This record gives sequence, C-alpha cells and structure tokens, in this order.
Amino acid sequence: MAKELKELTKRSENYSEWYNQLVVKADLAEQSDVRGCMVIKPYGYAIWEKMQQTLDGMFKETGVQNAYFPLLIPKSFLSREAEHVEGFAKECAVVTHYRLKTNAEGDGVVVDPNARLEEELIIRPTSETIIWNTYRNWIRSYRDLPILCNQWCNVMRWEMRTRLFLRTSEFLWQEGHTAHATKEEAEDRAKLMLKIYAEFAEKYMAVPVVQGVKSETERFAGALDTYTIEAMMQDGKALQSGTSHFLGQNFGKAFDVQFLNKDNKPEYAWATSWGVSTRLMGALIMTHSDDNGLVLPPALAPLQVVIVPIWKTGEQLEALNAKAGEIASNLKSMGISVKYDNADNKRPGFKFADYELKGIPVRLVIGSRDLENGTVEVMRRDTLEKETVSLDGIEAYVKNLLDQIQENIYKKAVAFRDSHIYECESYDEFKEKVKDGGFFLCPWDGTVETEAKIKDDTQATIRCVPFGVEQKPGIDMVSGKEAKYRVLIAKAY
RNA sequence: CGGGAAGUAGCGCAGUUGGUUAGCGCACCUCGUUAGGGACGAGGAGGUCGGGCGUUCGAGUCGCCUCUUCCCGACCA
Repeated sequence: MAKELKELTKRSENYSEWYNQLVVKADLAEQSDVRGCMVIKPYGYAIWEKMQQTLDGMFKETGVQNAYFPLLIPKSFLSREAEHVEGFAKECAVVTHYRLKTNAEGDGVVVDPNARLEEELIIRPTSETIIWNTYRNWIRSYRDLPILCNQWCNVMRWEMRTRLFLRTSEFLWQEGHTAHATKEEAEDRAKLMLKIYAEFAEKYMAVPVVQGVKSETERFAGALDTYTIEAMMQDGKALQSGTSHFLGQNFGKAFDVQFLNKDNKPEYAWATSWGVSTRLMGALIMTHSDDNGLVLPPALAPLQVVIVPIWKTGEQLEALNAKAGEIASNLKSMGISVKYDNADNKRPGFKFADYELKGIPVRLVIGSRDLENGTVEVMRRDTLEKETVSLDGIEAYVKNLLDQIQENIYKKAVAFRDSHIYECESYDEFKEKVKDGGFFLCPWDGTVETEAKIKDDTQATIRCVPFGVEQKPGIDMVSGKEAKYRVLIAKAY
C-alpha cells in the first residue's frame, strides 16, 4: 500500500505530472506559499551547489572574477536602453514604499502612505543596467579593460505561469557582465562563454546540447546577438539551458561608458552578458530521470555511493559496520562521496527505493552472507543492474563504475536526442510530426512573418540557427522563398 | 488578463435531500514482532471544514461577497 502512494506517475502517461512529482518526492524543491516562488530543499540545493562550484571554476580559468551588485535598481535605469525596458517592463516587481505602520482600523500593518519613494525601485530581473551604471565609474582608459565580472544572485521576473525550476518568479542564477575595448574581443567572449556552458552541460551534466544563435525575435532584449544552448527533454521539447549575449555598444551608450583608446580617441565600451539559472536543474532532471526517480550524473551527485548493510543480530551489524566503514573511508580518500546508512528505523527495501528516487549513482548492499563470501552487491542507478562482486578491489571497481555511468547516461541522452532530430522541408509533414516533439532542421527564409506563422500554427519556435550544421541551400517550407538559414525548430519550455 | 476546476489533519481524498461528537488512506508518535526490494499488529496524537456576511431551531453542506491555488491559453530563461 505504501508503495503505491510513493510511486511516481509514469513518464509516458503524463510528463508534466511526472516531473512535478519527481521534484517534490525526490526532495529537491517545493512550491512556496509565496506566489510563483519556490523553496529549494537541502538536497536540491546540494546539487545546485555542485553545479555552482564547477561552473565557477570554469569561469575563473578564463579570468572571470566574482562581484556583487544591488538587488534594487532605480526605475529610470531600466528605461535607458529602449529594447531592454520593453523586454522586461511587463514582468518587474516594483518597490514603492519604505515603511509600514500599524493599522489604525484593525489588526496587522498597512503601508504607510507617507513613506512613498520619490523614485520607485525595481527588483532586478537582470542586472545589465545597474552594472553598466557602475562600470561608468570604473572605466577611463583602454587599460582598464577588459572587465570580467560575474555575480551569483537571485533575480525576480513576475511570470504569469510558473513551474518548479523551469520558470519561477524568483530564481537563482549567475550573470556575467563583461566590458571590452573592441568589438572582436566582446564577440569572442560571448562565444567563449557559450562554449563553456556547452562543455559544462555535456561533460558534467551529461546533457547534450545544440549550440547556435537566436533569431532576431528570440534575442535577449538589448542584444545584437544571442547565443544559446538548447537541450532536448525526454518528451521531445527543447529547453533553453543557457544564453550568452553580444550586446554591442548598446549599454555603453545608454550609460555613457566611454574610454580613451590607444589613439586617445573616446569610444564606447563593448559589452557581453551571459547566464545560466536553476533552470539547469530542470534540464538535469528531465534529461536522465526515469519512472523510479532521479538519475544523477556522478559528476554532480552530492552523494555518489550509498552503502546499505543487512543484518539480523547486533554482532552481525558490528562486523558489517567494521567492513563497510573501511570501504567508505577508502572511497572517501579517493575523492568519492559515500554514505553508510545503517539506520535501524528504516528497512532495507525502503532505503533501496528511497536512494533510487534520489538518484544516487551507485548502491552497495552488504549482508552477513556477503561477509562470509567476501562479496558485495553493486547496483548502478542508470540501468538498475545488480552484480555481486568481490570485496577485493571494490574501491577501484566503484570508481570505474562511476565513470562508466557518467559516460553511459550521456551516450543514452545523445542517442535519444539524435533519434528525434528530423530534417524536414515540407510544411505539412512538419506540422504533423512536430506534435510529437523533437528537433526539426528546416530551411528558413529569415523573415519574421514566417517565424510567426510557424508559431501560430504549431506552437513551435525557431530555437536557433545551429552551429556546425551544413547550411545547404533550400526553399523555405512556409513562404516558398529561398532559404537563408537552416534552423532548429521545436516546441520549447 | 480570458476560459475551466478546486479549497475539509502534514499529504491525498470522502462527507447523501442541511441533522448529534466531521471520517478514510498515507505520513507521524509509543510498544512489540521483523529486516536481501517501499514490513506487520496493537495503541495514540493531530481539524476554528480558506475568510467574511447572510438564510435557518440547526451550515462542511444553501445564498452572496472575497481570498488563494491548480489546469488550458496569451507572455517568458
């Protein structure tokens, strides 16, 4: 009975519900009582922390430094860049007052009408404006450049509809903001950061991504070019997992950030910004997980190995404690995170199911029988295969297995994605097939009209002009005009 | 902001044409037996039925108002 209640909805039955249940039951996060916001629970946060540490290290290798800028932005800053304000204005939370007072006509507190701010403050939806307002004071000469700052912070966007990790009103992210003396250097930086995101997704998250550049309509508000990584979820929908923007001199001009170049001529600084968010958690969950729960890549699992003892008597437990403790400490000295779970208030079956739900990559089960035989049962989460192996050299076996799991889930995700990428040149065929999800490589004439029609007809959008895809000539499947690009089209989260 | 649905214990729900002390499953606590795939038995704790006003001898149930949440759209990372 207990089993039925804890079981997840099957992925194939209702993908959204499966995802929601998984997030809650695996103890990653829950819906907050505060509108559209999310509580990230310790286990979910531990995974986020692993991502953070890894990414942060990769950023620093390219010379990026961390900094921190204010949460509140004067309203006027936002309107300095025309496209930027248009993109974000409709989802900004605004601070209008700075004081409450006790309610004269009843319980509680009310906003003190006398405490209205002269200029309202907005809660950052992104920080380009306040950062470029600050950069103005930091930049005088080409010798001050480049500036390569990143901040880890929260932002707020008042979304109409929210989903755990994928779209919440408040979310955690990193936003990098760089200033450069030349256009080329800024463009290179925007591309470099995209490369880093792609490497992180594939190497650590084991999530294959398509890299590319966004169409004009899908571009970041205020950018000249938006580069993106797009991942495919198991329902065939695309998830934009990270973006890197070449901002040109838009923000330099809007915030009057000028420097003297080598020729002693004033010039506006060139900008990039790039970010990934807790949405990556959604990508991680939806790429690998199955009907038994989460499947975590060993590279990001907060706990890589769990050891479960099985015993009847106190003496047996003592013997198991000794052996398992030895294995655990050996594994730890190899840099592997291990938990030895000899709690006696949960039965083994419960522990098995629970650690599977949480996606722990490797489980070792050791009982008195094994101790006599010098063996241990090893289960890998990705395939759920069990094997009984010798206790001799178990540490090396586990280390190797973790590497294999990391590789296997990546290969599996690549195979899934590749089998759901279709080349398509007929609009009728496209409309029919896109209902079931997948990525579609199609010729596009480059016009906004065609793009809008595809979206109206099918809800699918042009995700990007992918890099590394042969740009062979073709005919736009909607307009019948000559195609300018071969684009990736998909329904997206 | 349009169109649907729902608010009863931590979670999931039942509650008949209005009628005594508001139930059930899971989870939780205690004791015991158990332990190689989500244990079993016995006992126990937990509720101003989202809020307000009204109708009535009597409201979880009927009426009006209000708040919130979820789903489908439009918008978005």
